[in-house]
Amino acid sequence: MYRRLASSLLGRRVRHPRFTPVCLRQDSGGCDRWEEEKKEDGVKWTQLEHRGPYFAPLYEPLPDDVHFYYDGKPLKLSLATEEIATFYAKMLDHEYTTKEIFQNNFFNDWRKEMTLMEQKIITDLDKCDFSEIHKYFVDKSEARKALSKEEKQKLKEEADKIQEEYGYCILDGHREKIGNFKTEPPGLFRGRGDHPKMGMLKKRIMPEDVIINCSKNSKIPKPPEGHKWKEVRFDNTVTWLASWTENIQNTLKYIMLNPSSKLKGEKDWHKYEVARRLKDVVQKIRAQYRADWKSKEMKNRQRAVALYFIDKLALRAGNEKEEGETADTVGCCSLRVEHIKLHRELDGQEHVVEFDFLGKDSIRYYNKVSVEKPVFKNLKMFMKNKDPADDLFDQLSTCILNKHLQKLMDGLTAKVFRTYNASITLQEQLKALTNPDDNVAGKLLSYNRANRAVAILCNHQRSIPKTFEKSMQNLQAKIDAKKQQVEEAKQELKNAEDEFKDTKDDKAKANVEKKKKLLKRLEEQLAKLNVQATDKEENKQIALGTSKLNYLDPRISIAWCKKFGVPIEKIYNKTQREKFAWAIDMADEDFEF
DNA sequence: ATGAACACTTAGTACCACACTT
DNA sequence: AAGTGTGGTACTAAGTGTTCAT
Repeated sequence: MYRRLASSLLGRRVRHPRFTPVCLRQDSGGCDRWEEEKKEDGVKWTQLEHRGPYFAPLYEPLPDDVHFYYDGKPLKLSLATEEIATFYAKMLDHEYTTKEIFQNNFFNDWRKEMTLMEQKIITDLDKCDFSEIHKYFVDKSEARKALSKEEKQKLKEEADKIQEEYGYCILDGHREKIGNFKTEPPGLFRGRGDHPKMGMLKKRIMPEDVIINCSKNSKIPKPPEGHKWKEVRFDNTVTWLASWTENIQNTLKYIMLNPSSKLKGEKDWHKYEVARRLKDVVQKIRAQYRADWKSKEMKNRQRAVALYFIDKLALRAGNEKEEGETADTVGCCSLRVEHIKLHRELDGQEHVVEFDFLGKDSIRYYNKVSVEKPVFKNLKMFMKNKDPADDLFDQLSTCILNKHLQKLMDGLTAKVFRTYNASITLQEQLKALTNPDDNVAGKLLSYNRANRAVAILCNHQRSIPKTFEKSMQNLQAKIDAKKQQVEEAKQELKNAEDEFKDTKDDKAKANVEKKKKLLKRLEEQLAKLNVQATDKEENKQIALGTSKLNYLDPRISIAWCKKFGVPIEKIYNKTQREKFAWAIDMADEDFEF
């Protein structure tokens, strides 16, 4: 019943594309963008119906023959204590369980959940032996891997059923996929980088913690048997379906729609339209911040230098963070004196600023940049009489900066520069790198290089894959083998040509053609492998996905595909095509960012 | 004016299914 | 049939920026 309703909605949608390629520019006004009537300001939907979150499975106690040992002796733990012990036991071969902060945080939180008796006994983590529990879970995961095809199929069907039931909602008559419909299971918190809270206990989310958001007249989701929701509200000015407060940072978590949804798609489109508007005023803004480098007001100078960094280097804004609550990371406005070094001259360049700091996710930003002289002089001044740990821009905050930007352009904030510079860089690089005569593989290499230029600009890194060295060697071996084949084919061709010279007969001529074809094919294969190797090497430490998904206006890529006859599937996989459905619908080959 | 709360986007990693070898 | 490499995805942390409360 539910299914039939849903599929009929889907069917209808196919005949009425959700994203109509009209009226991208504000000045073309007056047309209806979407099928639905326009909503009041701030209203996100008129109908929202869903099943509520899918809760993490309850804890299953360990079998009786799996023991926890304290001080060498087996100790039967209470259910709650045992559950938390399993969280730690599962992580045993991770490096972070060796860190003191992790251990202390874990042990503290663990003890809080123990019975009085357990608290009395278990006083020293070093005396805890989780190895049997650890082994139990290793074996269990092995066993799951070893399951037969049929058994795996059955598990998958069960997962699909859950997805089908809980993974979708109805929003304004459309069945939309939900992004994260499951509550996060309990476990030990893992922050990124040097996180002061690593190892703390992340508690189980109960229905009593969850706020449901839906429309009044919809079927209100039922909490699990014997439970109640914390609250049911009907707030159509927000897009989330459910929320709860997590206990580590005391912040809210939300259940929201999948990026393929219309709601998210429109928002994404809007984001790129704002960035495109920046294109029209960016020269003016640049002229202005250059002028402000000489402002009488220190505040303005700091603002202007910071903005220069954000624009030129695509730095993040850098909000203030509560000290001691998170890893020590910074962005532009929160840079400290210790994060930059000034070199009047370095490697033949003048006025070089050497950046070295940890940014979002504790990813290191290291860069040596030659800056314009007034910037250099200003920086010197900002650093004067300060300790290394002092703020570089002590008179500036993201709030001040964004207020200033808002005056320069409606909707302009610091992050728009990142979007703008990423997208414009892709467009320029594609223009510069694409050779229309290349085959598809060659064009894709160009695309990847353009994408890579953006990823480098935005400092999107990844750890070098564990298998990198090995797979590179394998690829090299393939290349060598292919080279060998090419040489052989060359020789064979030469032989065939010699024979033809001698005999001049048709059979020999046909043989020459055959050998030529073979050689050509082999050479193409070799070229392809070489391209692969280059791409792989250049890419080993760079993550392309983040910029592709969040910073590059998809219409640039789609236009490029159309212009150069590259199938869109080569650039975007299925999920990405769903996310960028709006762009695929509207962009033609003439699209300019 | 300020800071906390809130809502939303952006981010890297672990893992797994699957294709491809061996 | 097992090993292996890889793309895709799930997961959830960590940012940004606005709004709310005082």
